[in-house]
Amino acid sequence: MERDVLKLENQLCFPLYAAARTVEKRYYKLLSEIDLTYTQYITMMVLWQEKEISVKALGERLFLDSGTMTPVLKSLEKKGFVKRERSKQDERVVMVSATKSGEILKEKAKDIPNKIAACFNLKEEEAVTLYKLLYKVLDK
Amino acid sequence: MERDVLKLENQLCFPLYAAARTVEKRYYKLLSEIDLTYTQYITMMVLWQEKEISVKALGERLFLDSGTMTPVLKSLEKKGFVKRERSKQDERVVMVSATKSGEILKEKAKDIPNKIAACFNLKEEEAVTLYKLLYKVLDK
DNA sequence: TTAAATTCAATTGAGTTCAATTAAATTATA
DNA sequence: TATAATTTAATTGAACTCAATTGAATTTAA
Repeated sequence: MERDVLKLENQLCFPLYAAARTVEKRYYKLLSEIDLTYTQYITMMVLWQEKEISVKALGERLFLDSGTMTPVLKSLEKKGFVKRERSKQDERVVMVSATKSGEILKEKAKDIPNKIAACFNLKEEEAVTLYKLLYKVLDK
Repeated sequence: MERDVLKLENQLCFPLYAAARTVEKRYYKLLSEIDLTYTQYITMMVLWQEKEISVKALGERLFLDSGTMTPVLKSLEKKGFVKRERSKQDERVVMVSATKSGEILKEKAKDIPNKIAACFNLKEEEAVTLYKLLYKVLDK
């Protein structure tokens, strides 16, 4: 008697998919206070680390392709948080960086990670385990 | 000296978000062979279990709201896999069920879960741990 | 040096997702 | 019973996401 593999409850993909969206929704309220969506937020996080980065490298960091990055970056540019500039050395490349206003945003964002931690409902040790397993899935 | 909390690498949300999309992408090829998207696939999984279910109950099972469910169900209906029918007892309620063609699809789909397991790159024990932690996040 | 291949960003089209609202029906209350 | 509150699905509008394609530029190879 084999168990039914085509059952939502027997699939690992489903809680992964559902948890990702659920957590993103929990972010929503906090992020709307600083006028960012989740995708814009993780984009800014990279730009707070890197002085300047190409669209391609940014997409690789975020596991997103140009069809996603381009509109996100244009939207951030419109809000004044980001500067986009075509590279002089290689005109195919567009370099992205945070503006002054984008840097100031980092200050406003600095409490968000701690507030979010509460949304996970995990002990520190469990969070570490989850973190490692997720990166293992990503590494493939 | 506090570590920088606003770093992608220090966030649990990010690998969760990235892994979910990555796994969904790995499904893509397999699912396209049976003409389903991922969302349509998990919808069908519920309908393969339940004879009949309301849109609301379906959405609750999948953690999706009616704004998502309605177009997904209409698309499945168009493909002939699903029947939508307003309840006689309460006209606010729409009941959904798999058609004959939708049932046949289950046969074609039965190999997918095993093929997908390989995409996770986790040992059985790790997969179980991940599964439990994700449901803990979902429970909130 | 020309032609082919590659790289990169942008665009397009289809689908997903959610918050907020609307419309219709039922249920509860005065 | 009439009114208000609730429930439910659908709609709307904005944003995200990806596969596939396009167009421009650079790099490689003949």
